[in-house]
Amino acid sequence: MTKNEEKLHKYVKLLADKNRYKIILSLAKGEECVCFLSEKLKIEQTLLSHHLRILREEKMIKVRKTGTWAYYSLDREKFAEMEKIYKELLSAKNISDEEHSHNKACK
Amino acid sequence: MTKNEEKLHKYVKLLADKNRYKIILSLAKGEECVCFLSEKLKIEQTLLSHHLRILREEKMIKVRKTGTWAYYSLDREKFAEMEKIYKELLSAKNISDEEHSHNKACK
DNA sequence: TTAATATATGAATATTGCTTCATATATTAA
DNA sequence: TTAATATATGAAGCAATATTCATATATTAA
Repeated sequence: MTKNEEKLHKYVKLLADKNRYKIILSLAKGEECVCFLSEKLKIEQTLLSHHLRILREEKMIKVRKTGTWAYYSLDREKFAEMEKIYKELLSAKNISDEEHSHNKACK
Repeated sequence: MTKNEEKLHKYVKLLADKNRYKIILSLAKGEECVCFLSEKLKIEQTLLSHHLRILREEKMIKVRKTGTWAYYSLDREKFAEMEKIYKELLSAKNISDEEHSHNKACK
């Protein structure tokens, strides 16, 4: 797989987990603090922190800390980058399926 | 989660598996038969068939059979639908993170 | 109608990675 | 400086799902 294919796949895998998906959907509406997210999404604090870390380490989200609170938000640039790669790799190509067909490799 | 959120999540989970991801990337370039895909992607026939079935049952791909051959291709309409839902749910919103912040629910 | 090729599928096993548990750290208030 | 609140993290257990194995079906050629 190419670099971009790997990048996009990493992004897809991050979204595949149900809890992380819900976190991302929620943050897409705006910044939120951990305890609020935990109550809203009904995810235990410890589990939530785990997933936030995973998303943070992959640069999908950003933290802003004030006192004991941690406010998380999407890293919009990262999302924009992923959307661009998605388009390059998976949007409808000009190659028609009919022209492309072949059966090389079949005995 | 809403209907659309569920739909998109199902799509994301399908793409999360490495083998299915490679299959989809490959079919994005055009229709291909199973034995060719198997050789190209280095995936055992039996395993490949399993994943093709999963993708087929979720309507991500279509089959065209001639003789003993099966030619698979992307279901472009399904992909277009998913891209539309993605945009609705995850593209940059007009809500700024700053305006949105709050700390309700924290003691 | 037998053999060969292409593909599909159910069940068992293996593996990935999510969740839980116990605990640590850091900030603020009393 | 002690207690309370918010968040983070390592390790172990566990569940979801991917892979393998054995086998079935369907088409074509001999």
